[in-house]
Amino acid sequence: MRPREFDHDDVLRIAFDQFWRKGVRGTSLSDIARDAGVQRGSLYNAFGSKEALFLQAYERYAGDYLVALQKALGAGSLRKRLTAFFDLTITNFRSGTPPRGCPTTRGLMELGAAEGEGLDEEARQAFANLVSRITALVQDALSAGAARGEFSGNSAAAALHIITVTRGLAVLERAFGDEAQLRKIAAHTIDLVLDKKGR
Amino acid sequence: MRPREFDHDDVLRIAFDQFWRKGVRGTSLSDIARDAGVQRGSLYNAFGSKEALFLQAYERYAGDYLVALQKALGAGSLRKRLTAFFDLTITNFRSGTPPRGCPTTRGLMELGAAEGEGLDEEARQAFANLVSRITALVQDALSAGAARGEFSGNSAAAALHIITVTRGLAVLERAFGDEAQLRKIAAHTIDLVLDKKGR
DNA sequence: CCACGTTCTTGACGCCGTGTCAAATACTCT
DNA sequence: AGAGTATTTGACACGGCGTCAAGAACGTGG
Repeated sequence: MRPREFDHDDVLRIAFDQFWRKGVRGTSLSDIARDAGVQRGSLYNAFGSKEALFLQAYERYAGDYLVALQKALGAGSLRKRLTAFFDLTITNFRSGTPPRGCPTTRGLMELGAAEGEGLDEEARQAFANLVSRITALVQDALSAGAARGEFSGNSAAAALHIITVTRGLAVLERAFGDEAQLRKIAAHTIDLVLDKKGR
Repeated sequence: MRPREFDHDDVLRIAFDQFWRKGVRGTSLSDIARDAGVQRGSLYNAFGSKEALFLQAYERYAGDYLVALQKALGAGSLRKRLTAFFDLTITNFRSGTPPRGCPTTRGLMELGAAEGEGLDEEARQAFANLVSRITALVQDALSAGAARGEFSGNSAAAALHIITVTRGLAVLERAFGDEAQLRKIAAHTIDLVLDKKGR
């Protein structure tokens, strides 16, 4: 067995950085290969295809991101948790220069041609999966808050509403790039969900 | 002057249909040319580039869509208006088989690499423009509703919130494709904005 | 009514991207 | 050391974008 001349994880990180900045279709394997100091063919040998490479790189990101969200949603009052959640969300897709946007949302709209269409189906699943997991996390926080009397309402519906807003923020970020506006919308949403200006 | 052998508007409609179904990067000028019964070179002669063609096709769509929204937001109680607005929004991106999603949102996430990046800047402007106009329409409806005592609150903030939700719905549509769920979120949002279950 | 000029059309080209393949290479294990 | 195996490498086919020069079709002025 001839050993690999590159580090599997390094390539994954380099690749995801490119995908994040330029989109999946906008990133060529040549770009990644150059950046990683690897021959293009080696990437095909190691990962199979561009989409497979993206998928692996995305899963890595998704795992890390979920852990960070879990942490943000796990401490303090419900209001504090939700604030930290929105904060992390916005910070995430305002990161980089220029800001890279939300990879999940970008991926969904770029690749999610439609249910059943091309082979992007697997990618769509991965995106949808992360969204589901985040929704569950938020819902847990809300349920816990309800038990402590910090929230009265349907946790499931409220969680879904919050997730919808975060996805919308990811879109508005691309449209306007005004971070302050995004944070205002986030604060407003928290107020709305937490039964008005209650603190 | 040799006359054109194809109808400018026909091509625009055919092109936008393709862009809508397969995304901008996922649609080739060869596809459009074949569909329209036109040589690829003729498209370059008439429109200049793929992006220019998309832009023209998109502007056409945006104009029509805005008129429809204006109509939906212009009659009945505030609740009825907002319901009609969400209804049209969801129906729009659930149209087609399979559903094509929201062209504006898809375009934004696909092309909006970032402010200042490639020449997609012009496209980003077009998308952002439509979002702004829709926001203004919703805000007008809310202001009018406030004057009639159907709504108490900040019209601007509420309009922005509603727009954010619609963008989020466009994303969730891609992720899950569950139309009933989208409609639930929409209804929930209306309740939230209109100060709880008040009718 | 015919020649001219202007515009549209057509086909070939260069470049880049994806994905495949066979040959060369570098290691491991016996 | 030698055989086997996985990786690397470079060439190839294919398709997409955009450009260009040559050909074709029409209006117009003589």
